[in-house]
Amino acid sequence: MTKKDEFDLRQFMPYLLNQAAEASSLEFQQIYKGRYGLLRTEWRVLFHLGVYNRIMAKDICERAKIHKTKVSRAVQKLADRRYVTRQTDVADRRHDWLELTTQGRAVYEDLLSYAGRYDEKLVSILTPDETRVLRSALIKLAKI
Amino acid sequence: MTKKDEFDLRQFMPYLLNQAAEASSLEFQQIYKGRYGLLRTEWRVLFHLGVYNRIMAKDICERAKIHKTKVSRAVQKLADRRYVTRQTDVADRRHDWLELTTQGRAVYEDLLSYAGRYDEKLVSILTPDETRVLRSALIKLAKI
DNA sequence: TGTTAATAGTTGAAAATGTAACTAACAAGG
DNA sequence: CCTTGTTAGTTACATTTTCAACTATTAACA
Repeated sequence: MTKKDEFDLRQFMPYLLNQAAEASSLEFQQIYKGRYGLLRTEWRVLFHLGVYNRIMAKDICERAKIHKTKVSRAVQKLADRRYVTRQTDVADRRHDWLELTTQGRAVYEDLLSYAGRYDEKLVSILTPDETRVLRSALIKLAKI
Repeated sequence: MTKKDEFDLRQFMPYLLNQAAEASSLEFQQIYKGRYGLLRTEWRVLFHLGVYNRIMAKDICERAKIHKTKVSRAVQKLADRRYVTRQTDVADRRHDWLELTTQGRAVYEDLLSYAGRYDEKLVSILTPDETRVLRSALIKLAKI
């Protein structure tokens, strides 16, 4: 096999995805960390609760592809701060329904506004066409 | 502000990027972990050495956006396994030049072939046009 | 020179994460 | 009912990562 037949790792999709994900996460991280001292997992759990309202830890695991122990600990911390409440389902006591408190929702709304502005900034680097294709491709890849 | 003016976090670029990056990394991780017991950071450092040949830890930090302590420890482990060598620059003794050993390069070449096949598999989910746009968009975003 | 700043890389302690084993609750089939 | 299996979630322990402080070396320039 000659040199030019070899695959170029600089084009390796997981690599490119990681680079872009890391770069785009780092700046926004300063916002939720700086304003509320949240870790990345905590922010992501908060955000799922903000979007889906009343869900179980398990749903967050599935949708966000975060391991259940990570979610468990993030929920614990968010509950300690009174950002979320946990209520055991009366019909099936294995289930804990999670919900944002008023305070938690205020934090979510605040961060949501920053997220919107940050997203605009990111997307402004791309053409509208690139943005559209990128979003749909990422959604496809996330389903692997 | 009415509901529909609000930004939908499910479209948030850092979120989509993270999902896709995580999903695409997980399967390939089994390969380098299963075959050589490498951690993700170790694999990434190895891969940079394979691509760029003779570089400094600092270059890896910059190109891969990995923190210097992570790189330092990964290099240490790769050196312990005799996958890489470190040579202090004679002109500036702060610099350590890193290089793959024969053994390290063999590991790299082996993983490279897996990476090529895995990339094909990932990309087969997308249209050629999507793939092209995706790659260029990711490269732009990684430069943020 | 001599002092201060900058750079490459390392280390130790604290924090976060991953893995596997665990509890508690329910389900299914005998 | 009573085993056996499954599910949601937690915990313990080992491994990794992060953060800040550190060493060693070179640069900048008064």
